[in-house]
Amino acid sequence: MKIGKGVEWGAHSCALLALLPPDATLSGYALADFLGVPTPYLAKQLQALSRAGIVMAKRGVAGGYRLAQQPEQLTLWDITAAIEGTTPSFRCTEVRRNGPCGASAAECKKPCPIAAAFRQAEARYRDALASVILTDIIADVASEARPARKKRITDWVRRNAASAA
Amino acid sequence: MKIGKGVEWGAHSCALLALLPPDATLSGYALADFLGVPTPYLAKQLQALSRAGIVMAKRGVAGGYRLAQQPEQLTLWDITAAIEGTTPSFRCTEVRRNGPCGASAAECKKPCPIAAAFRQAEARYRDALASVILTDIIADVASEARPARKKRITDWVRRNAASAA
DNA sequence: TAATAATGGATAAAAAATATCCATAATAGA
DNA sequence: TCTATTATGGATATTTTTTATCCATTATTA
Repeated sequence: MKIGKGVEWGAHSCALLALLPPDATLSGYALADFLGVPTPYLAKQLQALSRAGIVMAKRGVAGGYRLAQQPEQLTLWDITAAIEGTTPSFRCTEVRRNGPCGASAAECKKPCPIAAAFRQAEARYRDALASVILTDIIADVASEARPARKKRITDWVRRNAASAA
Repeated sequence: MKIGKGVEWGAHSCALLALLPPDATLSGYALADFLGVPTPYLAKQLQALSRAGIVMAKRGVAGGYRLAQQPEQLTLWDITAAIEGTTPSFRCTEVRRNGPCGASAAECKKPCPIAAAFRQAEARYRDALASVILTDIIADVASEARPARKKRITDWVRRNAASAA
């Protein structure tokens, strides 16, 4: 069971975008530079966030990305779902239909108990991620406990953000 | 996020082995036949279960596999962990160390809040699977509600099991 | 000794994740 | 209107993981 690194990048991107002044944007290049990850591949993840309505993309000169939602509304599950998709991790191949004692279709009306258990487990996983809002994440970075780092970041954002007319 | 099909096969294998009379075994070939899956690849999954102490393997004539634990003691998490391993699905690459505002080692003493959230979520996932015992799974197959199927299966097991001397 | 059955290692094929590139479309400013 | 800029979507390449097979070895029983 593995989660692609796009999710990590997407979460960090959203955390950074949350620090932007209203109506300002950061370009895909600037985000990739800040995170230290390959630009074109991060662009793919940002596209997914854009399609999901998590970030707003603006093309052209002084374009870029900004959050499309309030940080209190945006959960870690939203970001994960947008980038990883929502297909269940456990893929039931209906093994019980196979072999010399294979069950008939009628005998398989109820879902396989193994698949049902995994569905439950994934629901708990999803619930846990959905209980984490972006604010919880940026609290760490923007915390007053680390004023030096906070200043470095907000300064960088100010220098690299593009402002709408 | 994906789970290999070995987990599904392993769970079904354990469920079937739970129906064996005491001290009887089923060979890898018989199990693969029953489940309708490729024998050599299932063998790999059974090896993992054997190494984890979930099933007992006996070589040689009249050898095969049987459960090494009581069905009430064995959880779906045990089987999943044995076959998929226990490496976390979210791999934190410490993105915060990167880029023009990369954090120093000292600033990263606390785990990244994103990674921490995923660790929590995985713990909930694990808890959910650990709350399902093998008995819950075989209840479906062996249920009195499906006497015809139950008889087919127990008859097949009787025909294909090898008994210890 | 012969037959049987799991083990571990090596290897191969298929699928998915990771990563890049480019042509196109949209936007702002000159 | 022209140009520079920036995101988009598609195509493609590379690497890693998953899936699968095979074989020589070891253990066991009759």
